[in-house]
Amino acid sequence: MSTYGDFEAIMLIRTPQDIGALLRESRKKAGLGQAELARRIGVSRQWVVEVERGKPRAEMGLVLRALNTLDNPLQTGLTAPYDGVADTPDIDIDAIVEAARQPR
Amino acid sequence: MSTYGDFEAIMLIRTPQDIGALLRESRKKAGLGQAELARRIGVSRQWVVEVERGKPRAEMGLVLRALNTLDNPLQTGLTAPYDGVADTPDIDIDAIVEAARQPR
DNA sequence: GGCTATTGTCAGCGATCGGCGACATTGCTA
DNA sequence: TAGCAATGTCGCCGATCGCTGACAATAGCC
Repeated sequence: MSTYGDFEAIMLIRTPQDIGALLRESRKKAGLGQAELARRIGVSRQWVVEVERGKPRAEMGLVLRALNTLDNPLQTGLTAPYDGVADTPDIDIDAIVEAARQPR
Repeated sequence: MSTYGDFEAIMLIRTPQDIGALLRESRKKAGLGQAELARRIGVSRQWVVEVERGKPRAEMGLVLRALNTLDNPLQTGLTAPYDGVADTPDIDIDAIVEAARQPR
C-alpha cells in the first residue's frame, strides 16, 4: 500500500452521482459520520443522505462547501481532447433537450 | 498569442462565483451567446445569466450539464497539502455555519 | 446475545428555484 | 448615425428544495 491509500488520484465529475460517490468516499476517508459532516457543512443529515445518493437538484453552493470541508476541492483541467460524442452533432437539439429535462 | 489563447490551464473551483466565471469564459471561448448555450443545456437564458453571476443555489445537475456541454468537465485532484486557512481551525463551527447560511 | 451508533426513510412546511414573456440597456457593425 | 444582436432585469407561476422530528433497519462492538 502506498502513501495515498486507496483513493483515486483523479476522478472526473460529470454527473450528480459522481458527486455523491466522491462525497461519500471522502467522508468515510475522513472518518466522519453523516451527522458530523452535516454539522460541519451546515446542512441537515437528510441533505447529506440525499446528495450521497446522487440527488441531481442539490444546491451547488452547498455541494462546493461540502467538498471544501472534506478537502476535496474541484478543479477544471483541459483533460481530454474530446473526440467522441460531445456536442453539436447536427441532431435535433430540441429533442435531446426535451428528453433530458430532469425526469426525477 | 499561443495556441491556447488566454485560458487558465487549471482552475480551482471553490465557490459559485468560480463556477460562474468558468462558465462565462468557456462560453465565450466557444463563441456562443447566452441564448445558444441555454438552448443546448436545456435551460432558460435567465438561468445562464444568474449562474454566470455566481448564483449559489443553482441546481448542481444543470451546472454539471452546462460544463459538460462546454467541454469543461470538473475533476478532483489531490491538489494541495492544505496549510492555509481552510477548515477546522478550532473556532466555533456553529457560529461560522450560521454566518455562512446563504444570505443571498 | 444484547446494545448503541449509524444510516435510511417518512410527512409536512416555508422558501426558493427555474421557466415564461416582455422590456431596458449595452455593444458592435455597417 | 441608425439598427440589430446580445445581455441584464422584471413579476408571476408550479415544482422542488432543505429543514424539522420521529421512526425502522443495519452495522459494529462489548
